[in-house]
Amino acid sequence: MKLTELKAIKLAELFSALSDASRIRIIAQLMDGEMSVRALADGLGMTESAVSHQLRGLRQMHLVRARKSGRQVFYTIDDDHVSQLFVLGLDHVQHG
Amino acid sequence: MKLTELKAIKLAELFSALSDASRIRIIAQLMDGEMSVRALADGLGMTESAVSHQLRGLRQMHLVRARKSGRQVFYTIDDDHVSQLFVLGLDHVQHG
DNA sequence: GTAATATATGAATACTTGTTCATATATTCA
DNA sequence: TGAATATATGAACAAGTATTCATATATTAC
Repeated sequence: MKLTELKAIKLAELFSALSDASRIRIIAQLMDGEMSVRALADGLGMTESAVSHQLRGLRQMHLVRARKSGRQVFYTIDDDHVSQLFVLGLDHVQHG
Repeated sequence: MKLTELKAIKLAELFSALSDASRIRIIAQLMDGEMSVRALADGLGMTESAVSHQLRGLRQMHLVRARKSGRQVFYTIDDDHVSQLFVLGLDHVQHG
């Protein structure tokens, strides 16, 4: 399969965004619906700062989307591709 | 979604294996069928050593499989999950 | 306005990782 | 057996990254 270097890099960046256990756990939490940064941090036992840093990367790769409401920011999975990647990966880990 | 720490780590490791442009290009090449290490290296403009190192990681994550024939080793995509992950990711990068 | 809360961000540090170079193992051929 | 070829691997260095801490921005309540 032909793949330009640029697309290879983009694809690698996408998977990079999913290549950390903290980010995986953030996404796992978001599979159930939107959550605030604090709720995520509490649920994961991470500092808000660490979560916020990770969310930034996930946002930049369009894996999550932010919705601001008052002084809170609620995050959700950006689109269905992301859930599909997550589930497919989980499948590979569990049965593959 | 509940996810044990171990599974989060495993999942992150899986995506980590796909999180480098060189490895992505290796897999892209293998999408067309099996190839020797040298053929991969030539096709990608990488040294055999670098390719071999990367293949080792891909093997350990069960993303590729090795078949030895004489003094050559031919690699293929390990199973269908891998192609699916690849295509789904490419889809997200291109249209998403 | 000030205080308090929620999130974001920059810098620093510790950790991880990809490549190169040198060397080792395995296989074929003479 | 010895030479040549294909691949693998260990060590070392450079480049990238996740977290922490301190600080900044934004919003609400008073």
